[in-house]
Amino acid sequence: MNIGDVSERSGLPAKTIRYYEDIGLVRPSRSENGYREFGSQDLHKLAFLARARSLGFTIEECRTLLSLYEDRHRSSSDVKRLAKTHLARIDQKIGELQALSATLRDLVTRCQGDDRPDCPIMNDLARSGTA
Amino acid sequence: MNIGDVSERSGLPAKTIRYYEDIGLVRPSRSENGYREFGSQDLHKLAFLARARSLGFTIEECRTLLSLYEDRHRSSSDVKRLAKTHLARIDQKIGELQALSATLRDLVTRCQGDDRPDCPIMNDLARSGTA
DNA sequence: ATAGGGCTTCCACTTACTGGAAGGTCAAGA
DNA sequence: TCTTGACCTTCCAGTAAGTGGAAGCCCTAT
Repeated sequence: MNIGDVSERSGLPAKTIRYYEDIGLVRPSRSENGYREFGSQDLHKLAFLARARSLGFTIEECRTLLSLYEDRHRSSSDVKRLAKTHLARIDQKIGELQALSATLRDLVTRCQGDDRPDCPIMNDLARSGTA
Repeated sequence: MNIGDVSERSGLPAKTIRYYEDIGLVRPSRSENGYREFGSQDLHKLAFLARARSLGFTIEECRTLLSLYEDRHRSSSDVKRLAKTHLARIDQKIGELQALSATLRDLVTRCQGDDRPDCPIMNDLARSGTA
């Protein structure tokens, strides 16, 4: 398969696949004409990566996940630990964003939004104290 | 005030303040020795920026907010629109992360986390279909 | 005089790609 | 056969918003 095929089948842009080769996540062979030649193993790997990335794992985590994936003697505890760490990070981020959202929602609600300059949002931004 | 002073008072790292000067958010004057010289106006701006950034506004949004801040004839509706857009972006992000969190939580719950290789997380990542 | 801390500039690095330029390859149609 | 267009190749640069570090002034206190 050429890069266009695996791109379509994996859902990853060709650019991204080349990038993944650059950083050593996949190692397609080359045809005589210099084109990358992907086997079904490669396609599988790329689909794996696409899914892992869509779940928000970083590239480095994907690298680890891939190596666990290819390790017949892996322990599921290793996989679980990685996923739990990632989950905690996501939940932390959600919490931060929810706090931001609440603050902003309050400010937006209180702002009249008319042609006068007076504005609680500006007042908040300009306040001297910390928060 | 030297950069160290405004750094401490605004809560922004000196490096960040220099960066803000680079991109034209502040324009401190210079002392004879070449040191940046910040006035209280500058400090105020930097505190404003620190607060706006902590609320998650992008640098470009901060630039707009600053210009609105300095515009005596601004309409609060302009400020409100900006904040609403930003809020929508945040809420969208929260939604995405919550979906991720739910999926991951489910997978993590179902994974035994022992020394055997069998693992629902891996199965999910390796599944062929899309989702 | 020298040691320290603060200041300066400049360059590189971060994440995970993405866009674009310049050019080789291949299959199909005129 | 030539050409056109869709592929493919590499390489360079840019994204957001800083951060880290090196090399080298400046200033104050001992």
